[in-house]
Amino acid sequence: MTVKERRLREKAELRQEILDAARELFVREGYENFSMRKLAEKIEYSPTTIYLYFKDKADLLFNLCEETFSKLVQQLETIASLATDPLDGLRAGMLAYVEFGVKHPANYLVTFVLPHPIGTPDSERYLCPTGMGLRAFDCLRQAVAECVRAGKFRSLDLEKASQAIWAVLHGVTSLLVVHPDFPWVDRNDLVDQVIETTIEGLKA
Amino acid sequence: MTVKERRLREKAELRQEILDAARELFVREGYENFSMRKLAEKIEYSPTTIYLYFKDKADLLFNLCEETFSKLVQQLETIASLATDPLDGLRAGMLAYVEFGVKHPANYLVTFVLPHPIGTPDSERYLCPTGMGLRAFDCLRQAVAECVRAGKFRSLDLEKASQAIWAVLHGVTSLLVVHPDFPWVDRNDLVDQVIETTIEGLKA
DNA sequence: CTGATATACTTAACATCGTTATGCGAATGC
DNA sequence: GCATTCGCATAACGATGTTAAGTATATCAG
Repeated sequence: MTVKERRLREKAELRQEILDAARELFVREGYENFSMRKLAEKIEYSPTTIYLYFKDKADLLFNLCEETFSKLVQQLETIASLATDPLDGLRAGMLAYVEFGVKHPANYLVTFVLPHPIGTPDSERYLCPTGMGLRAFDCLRQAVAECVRAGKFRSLDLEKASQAIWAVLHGVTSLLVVHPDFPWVDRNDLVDQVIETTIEGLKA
Repeated sequence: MTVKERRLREKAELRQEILDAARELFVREGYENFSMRKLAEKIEYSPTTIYLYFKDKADLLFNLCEETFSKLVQQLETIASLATDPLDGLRAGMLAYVEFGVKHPANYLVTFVLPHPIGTPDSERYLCPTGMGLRAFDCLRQAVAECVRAGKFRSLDLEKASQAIWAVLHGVTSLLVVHPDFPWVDRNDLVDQVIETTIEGLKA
């Protein structure tokens, strides 16, 4: 059976090669200049070959983002584990989220900003069920819970508060990513203002 | 000169007809299924005719959104004029913004969510210089200023606080619009949580 | 070793998109 | 009445995502 294993391994290798090339192209050319055909040219295969490894463009990008966001989750989870004060932990996590989005704009765009064609089975796949997005959100929920338990926050509907915080973070992040030319005040100041205002608004 | 006037009027009429048809198609089919060719078919003209009235697709959509957002500005300005308590005025304005976005998802998408091709002269045209977006933002800034002046809010960097509030509002709105299938808590509760948290966080 | 089958990939094509160059007929101005 | 301008259309270009059909090559059974 060693032959079958080799085949599988080779298939997995090409798949990863495609993903790597896609990421390269994607962050370099930006979202709107990414195309399956350019990707095919880059890896020196026919465009149709990609479809032997990914269902379609959306599937490819989805897998790409899962990879990227696993890094975010990793960051968030280490932050959570290292935090002594629950409030500081939450704050650090919030900051990490925004900075991650600003640092990987193209990736942030696909997973959170761009409207995925609705009505298709795809809409389910994003954000919701399994995946890194869920784990990231769990980090947030847990951080909020600890703030409540420590008496730093008033008694809150955990889910509601967590979603609200996420919304707030997504607001700054997406605006900065999508409209970088808007006459923003200093970026760090703005992010800080948003985070501190939100935290202040949730305190006991 | 009455003949020239008629020509001009006819030209303006067709232009408006195009805009109306575009809006219809746009909100019915959604953003991603809107195309110049479908629009052309709908108005029963050749696709190229549209380009005699609008520079390109982005220009068309921009004008569409200006129309739509003038309604938002109108709402915001009446709210501002009617408000007795500055805090209530701000609150009402914030709520109106979110509800407007949720009610006109397609329009909200083009103006605020979708990344406009950067590097082009277009990027300047959006949000920034003239236009309804600016007027809407002025409403916000003024409302914040009044809250500060009335002593409801602590002393704030007006611009920074206003941008933060906008970011927060955009966060909820865009998430609700882009990811309607996410297992949100009750929509009104979420919006309320975001708004109240933010207001609370800015108080004196 | 030979013939059948499955595998990996390509070529060609379809439908659609935004946009431009060219052309044509009719209304306008002199 | 003639030249011109104006409004619009036809045709085309280049690009997109995606599918159908085909072609080698590698694997496997006898």
